[in-house]
Amino acid sequence: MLDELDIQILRFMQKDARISMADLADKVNSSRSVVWRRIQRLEEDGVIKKQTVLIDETKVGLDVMVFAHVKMQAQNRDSLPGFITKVQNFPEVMECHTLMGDIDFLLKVLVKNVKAYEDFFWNRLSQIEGIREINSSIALTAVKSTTELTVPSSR
Amino acid sequence: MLDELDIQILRFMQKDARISMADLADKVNSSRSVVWRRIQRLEEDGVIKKQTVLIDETKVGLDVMVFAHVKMQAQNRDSLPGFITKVQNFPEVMECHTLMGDIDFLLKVLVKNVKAYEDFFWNRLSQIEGIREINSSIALTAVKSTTELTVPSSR
DNA sequence: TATGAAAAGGGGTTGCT
DNA sequence: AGCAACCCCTTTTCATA
Repeated sequence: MLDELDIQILRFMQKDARISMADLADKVNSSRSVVWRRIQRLEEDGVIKKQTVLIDETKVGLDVMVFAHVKMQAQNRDSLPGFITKVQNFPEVMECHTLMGDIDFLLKVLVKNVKAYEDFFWNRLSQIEGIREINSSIALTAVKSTTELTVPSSR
Repeated sequence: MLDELDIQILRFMQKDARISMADLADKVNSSRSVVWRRIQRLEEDGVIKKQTVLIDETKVGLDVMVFAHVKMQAQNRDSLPGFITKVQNFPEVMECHTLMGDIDFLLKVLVKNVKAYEDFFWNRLSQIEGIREINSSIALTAVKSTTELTVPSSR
């Protein structure tokens, strides 16, 4: 489905989405139109989900990142949809992953300060039905933090 | 430092970085030149870190996401820099966060399949010096997964 | 100093070979 | 797939308040 040219294009666009068609065509040894049509197809097929800007969180006042490990009560699986919809609507929640094994979730939460997290934790998160246990840990330095996934060469 | 106009611009650019100056100016009730200069400043100041494309991982063959919680041996803090540099060079590692409290790390790892994770785990990750314990859990569905942080209005 | 208008230039887009 | 022309939009400049 994806050939080596597609993958090269994806790699360069991840580094800088504003690269011009001419430059990109040069880098991948192809022509403007070919590259342009490839990108169109990658977008149509949903390989490229969207084009966005990455914002420095601390520069917009979001200084504290917390990972919250939420364990649900195993008995009532009915509460899971409720948890999910509520969590989706919390702007503080950046990511919410379902983990295998027990019924639990890993949340990446981004807030202004520790006080804001306390508020989020007690007045919003822990109010949701069906939670058994929450373990929070503040993330200090992000050694590596990227949306730039390394696209594998062979499929 | 950032006013309401900056924040509006950031919100629209997160949704679609390719929005034209004209459209963006309309949406935020301003003019092309003002919006253009604001974006320049946001980039100079590092508020906008970069412009990139988000790729659907499964469409490039990366189907398995694993969170690995790595606990280090408390005694020798000397091994931390080694861990960090090694981890940074693993393409499988998408994110590596230092967690507060104990000396430990949370890794978000993206691989082709479970076999690839096993290989990564045994032949690369667990080979690093100074590790006490690793807890891995496969992430199933991502309920929410976004780089679109919700920019807070007031500062 | 900040804004708007308008020129200039570059690059996305399309049709044709 | 590649070339070239077109046209739109970004970027710069300049005049104005």
